Amino acid sequence: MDQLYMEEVLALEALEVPSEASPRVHWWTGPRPRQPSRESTVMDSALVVYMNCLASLGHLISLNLSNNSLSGTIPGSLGDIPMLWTTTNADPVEIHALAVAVAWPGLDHLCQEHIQASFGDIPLSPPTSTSRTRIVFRSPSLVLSEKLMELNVSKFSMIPVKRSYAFDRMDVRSGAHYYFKLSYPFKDPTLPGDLRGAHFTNISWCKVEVSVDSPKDVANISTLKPVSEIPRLIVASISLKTVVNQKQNLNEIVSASVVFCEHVKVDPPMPQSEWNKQEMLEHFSIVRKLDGGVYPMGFSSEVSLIFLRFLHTKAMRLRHLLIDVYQACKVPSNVRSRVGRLKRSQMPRLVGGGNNFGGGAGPGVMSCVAGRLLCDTYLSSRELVKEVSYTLTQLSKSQLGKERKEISPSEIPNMFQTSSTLFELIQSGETDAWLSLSLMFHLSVLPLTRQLTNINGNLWSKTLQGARAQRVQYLLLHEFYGRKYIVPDKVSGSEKEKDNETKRKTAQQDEDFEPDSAVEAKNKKAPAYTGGLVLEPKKGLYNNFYPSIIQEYNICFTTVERSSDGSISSLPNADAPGVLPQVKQWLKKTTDVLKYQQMDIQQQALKLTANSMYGCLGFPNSRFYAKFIAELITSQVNKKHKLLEIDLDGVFKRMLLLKKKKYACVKVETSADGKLREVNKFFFDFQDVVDAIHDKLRKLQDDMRNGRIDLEKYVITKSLSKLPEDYPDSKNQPHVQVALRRKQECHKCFPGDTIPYVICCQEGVLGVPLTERARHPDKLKAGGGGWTIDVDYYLSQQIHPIVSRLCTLIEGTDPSHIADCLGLDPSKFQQHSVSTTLDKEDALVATSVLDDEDRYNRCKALELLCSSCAARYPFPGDQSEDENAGTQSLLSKLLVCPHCSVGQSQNVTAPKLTNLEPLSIVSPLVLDRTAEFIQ
DNA sequence: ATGGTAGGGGAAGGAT
DNA sequence: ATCCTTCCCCTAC
Repeated sequence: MDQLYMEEVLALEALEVPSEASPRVHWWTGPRPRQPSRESTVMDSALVVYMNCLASLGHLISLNLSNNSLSGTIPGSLGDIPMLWTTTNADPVEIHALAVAVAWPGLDHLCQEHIQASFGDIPLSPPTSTSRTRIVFRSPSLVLSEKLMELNVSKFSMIPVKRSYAFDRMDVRSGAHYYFKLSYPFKDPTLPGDLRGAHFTNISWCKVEVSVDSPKDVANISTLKPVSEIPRLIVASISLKTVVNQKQNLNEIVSASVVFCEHVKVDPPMPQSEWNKQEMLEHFSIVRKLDGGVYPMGFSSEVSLIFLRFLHTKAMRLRHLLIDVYQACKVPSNVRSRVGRLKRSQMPRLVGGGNNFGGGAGPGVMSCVAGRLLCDTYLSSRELVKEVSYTLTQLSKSQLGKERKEISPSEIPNMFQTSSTLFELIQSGETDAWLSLSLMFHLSVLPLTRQLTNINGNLWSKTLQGARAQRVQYLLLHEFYGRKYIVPDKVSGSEKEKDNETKRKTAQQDEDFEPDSAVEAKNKKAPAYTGGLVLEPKKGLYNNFYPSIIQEYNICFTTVERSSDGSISSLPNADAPGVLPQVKQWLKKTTDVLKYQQMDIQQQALKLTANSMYGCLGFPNSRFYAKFIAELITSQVNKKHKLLEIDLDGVFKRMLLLKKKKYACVKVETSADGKLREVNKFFFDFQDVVDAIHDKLRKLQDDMRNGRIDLEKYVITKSLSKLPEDYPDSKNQPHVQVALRRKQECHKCFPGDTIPYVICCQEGVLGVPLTERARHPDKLKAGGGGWTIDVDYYLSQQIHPIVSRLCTLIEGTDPSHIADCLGLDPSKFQQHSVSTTLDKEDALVATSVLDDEDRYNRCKALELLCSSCAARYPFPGDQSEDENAGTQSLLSKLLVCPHCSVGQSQNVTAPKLTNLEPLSIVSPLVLDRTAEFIQ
């Protein structure tokens, strides 16, 4: 059985070597290598160190040390300069720059400069046209050899290679240069990080984790053994039920249900009809007694039946997994080493993966399932679909169209009382496992993550865990490695901190230190760079609106020059085709349905990758952190903003723009049959829509007051960004209050969870703050204890403001009218419509709805009269991009007369600027334009 | 520990 | 009472 087990694992792991287009190896480049730990079983790995040869000649010398005499060239700005070298067998090497003097008399100086640049402090005797220039130096390789000997490195190899560099270390030159690639056994001591000699610096570490001689030896599995099909997987979906042990305040598992499915195809995706069949699925559950309890009457026979099925199942292998899961929660010391498949002396810490978003499995749990893929459908769903809440109940409903019956955790102990309720509990467990499994198939999690893994060249299990920054990191590592670049070092967390600390210290000494560390810790850290500018929309209703498409720039580490002074870099002009368009091409060409599905998955995977690429450039913990590129991207987009109207996915038939990032639209999509269909329809027909709106609102009010509206419709959801206890001002947050109350009732709450609540009131009780009137919908379902839905709150706070905003542009209605329809006091909503005439009111609304350009385009430009030379000149307007400049200094800068260059006195300026606005409001032209907008 | 910033909107609480 | 700032969440890109 062990063998079978291993084969399965091998098949799984073989899959992790990306196939098809680009065979890749997993070069794990870790932190500075340490001594191998005792538990490590690294056998034949090597350290590879790139030494930055300050002399590009170095490699030639090291290659030809055995020769006595040879020729070479020094690359120079006027072409390569030939040199004649003679060497003796012993170091130091002598170089005679004979040919230089002979062939290019007069260029000695140039040559000398070059040599000095290359060799630094090497003493040069002044060249003359007759005598030979004699350079004596010790080759970097020999110096390095000595250092290695000192460090007791037993054996090593050193090969000169050409590598490029394009990252953030300023002491490593950009572009292609020669380096020594030094390899030595892993068991030997680590080279000091600051190792350097006269002609070299230590620049990069890699640890090779694979025990092969060269990554080039690793081939695509299909080239070794032709496989017609990707191996099939066995998928086990597990659902656990837990109770809270009050004494120890721990969750204890009381039952586990498993649904498993053999022969799962990864690619192409499997439709439900293919996997949801008797011969594909097996299921079983195990249940234990509660502490101090017994099984209910009549249950033991059922239990043994279930166990019989369990034991007779073909897939005994699953038992291991099950033991893992069980042990993962409650571990007697004698079975520790059976947890997972790694030999270990200590129980791993089985904490969740941090407090973020339900976390998923932490490192301890992952080590228990090492070698198996762990697909957390919660995490997958978070990544792949947009939902308001990611509970299994919600996902089942929205994604699968299945209702899931929830069992409150407090009920679980009671369900052990009778055999029928206990059976119900078990059934619910198996249903949950099945739902999870369905979800995995429905979202094509396996095909999609496999594609992502192939694209990025990381480990499949990591893809399943999320780790989006790591995916981008691996993608870039492979790309740059393939192009013979030296990749940036991986800096461990502690090293980074140390780095930051020293930086902070020096910053404190040098300049007036900003206490930004304290600010950073407290607030959500301030943005590190300026993002994209969002333009004010031209508000109104648009028909047949076609968005322009965002322009793509060819921006890359390799094409963008680093700027040392922190200014924005300039745009590249080289071009290399992007990956995404290429795949879209493939997709277009593919007609065959099956192939289309596969390509569609691949396309989705590429989209996911492309979307997160930009984000990772601005992520300080990313190995490829490149603020200067992220900045460049946003700055360029801002500069060209005149060309960008809006960036939306899709074509819109009709669209209502209200504010920045606030719009409603009728979106048109091409469906599979090639026809256009409308989705996300918002109805804005202005002809007779006003009455319809009013009628609808009146009916809505009636329904609400008479309890004809589903409780579901009142539910407000908000998610937790941290643990409910961690909120400093929890009393101000309704959802936090609800979460805290729920937690007392044994419900689990984690950051990222969505908390649903409704706003309630008590008969005759007024003045209770909003936050204390929030209740979980389940509470109301269960009776509510005198609390009922606060209909007035929903009418006045949730419906009225929103409807009023949407109707700003619709003639024939206004906030007070809407309030009337909702049964609210219209006078309370009239403040905004107090005005003398209807026309003026409209003008006010309409003007505020236009952007500056339209608003003022019929106004005469402001003319200024120079108080010094009496010349008239137009007010230049604010063209400054520096928003930090104070208004005063800005104005004085702008108000300099072009004729005599004398600044105007400041007290003239303010009233003239504010005069602009009233002028524009009374302009009849603006009114006309407004009318056009509405029609 | 493990993409980003810009922006809207709700609610509370302090300053005026 | 009425701003204004602050925090939080959510969403668009």
